[in-house]
Amino acid sequence: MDKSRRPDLAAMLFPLGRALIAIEEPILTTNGLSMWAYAVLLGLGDEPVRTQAALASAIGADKSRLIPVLDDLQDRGLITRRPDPADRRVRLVRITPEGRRLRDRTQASIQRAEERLLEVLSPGDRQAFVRTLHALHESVRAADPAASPPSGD
Amino acid sequence: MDKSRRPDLAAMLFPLGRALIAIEEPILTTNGLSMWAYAVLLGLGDEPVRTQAALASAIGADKSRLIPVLDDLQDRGLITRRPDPADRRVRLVRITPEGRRLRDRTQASIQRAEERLLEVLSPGDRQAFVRTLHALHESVRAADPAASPPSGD
DNA sequence: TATTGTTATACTCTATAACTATA
DNA sequence: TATAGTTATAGAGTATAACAATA
Repeated sequence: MDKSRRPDLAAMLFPLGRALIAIEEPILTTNGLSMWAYAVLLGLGDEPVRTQAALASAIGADKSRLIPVLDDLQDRGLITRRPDPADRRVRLVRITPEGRRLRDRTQASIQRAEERLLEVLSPGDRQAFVRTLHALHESVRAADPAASPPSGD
Repeated sequence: MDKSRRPDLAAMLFPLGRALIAIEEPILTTNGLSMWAYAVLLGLGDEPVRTQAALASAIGADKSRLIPVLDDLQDRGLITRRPDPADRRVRLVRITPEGRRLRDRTQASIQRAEERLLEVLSPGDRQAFVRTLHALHESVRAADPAASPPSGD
């Protein structure tokens, strides 16, 4: 710190990401969700429909990798997947009320854990950090052509 | 943002990490370094010696995965690896002047690229973000028993 | 016997490309 | 023919465990 050199951003971000995964994985397991399944439920938001390819790129996944995840979520009644009457090649994916409940319950649990990780920061620093991280995230997403559409959120 | 729900920390961190990798990978390639090779050069710091196992855990890698990386760096004269006279099971790994030059040159290039990513932030926000990220990184590292020793830095 | 470094192996994750069904 | 979804396959990355040298 006293040297003119600061650690690389990535050198700080990645250990933090690893720590987050370590904290969140047991919570996901408890709720019967894989990381990608959780990402799908988050990615569906409350919007009624979507195509699988758009959903995949929105959460940074390959469309082929999503198939077994969607199969499982559908089997468990957490999402529905029906052909679009207008274009039967397309599947309309939507989250069910039960899926929404599980997602929200899981997210609440995860965010509580995340807050504990942030507890070392002052309330002001914590708020500023989350706000800035959000701004950076938006900026990065806007720069990525393959990212989710800039609709809601 | 207007809803009471904020995005998960991880949901913001990971796309940011992906963007960082996308930015930094071409720079590393230009300098003839893999991500792990770069991590090794950073992990060696300027301290004269270290054991491979400690080096591995310090950068969050498995010791077995480091072997080919060290072999290559050694072949290229960027590090030296000699048996410790005091305990010949141990290899003393140290960065060479040439390795230090390459590392510093690469890091300068990477940090310039990182700064461009941070340019969407005000100078104050940028500084606060880096400072807070550093604090979180230290906190996480202190909590991880397998992490690097709390010696310097 | 315990430990460091090394090698070999198996496993997971991810991306690519062929296949089907609709248009 | 082109596109959405699906399936199958190959590749990279990672972790585990066996091995050799030294203590």
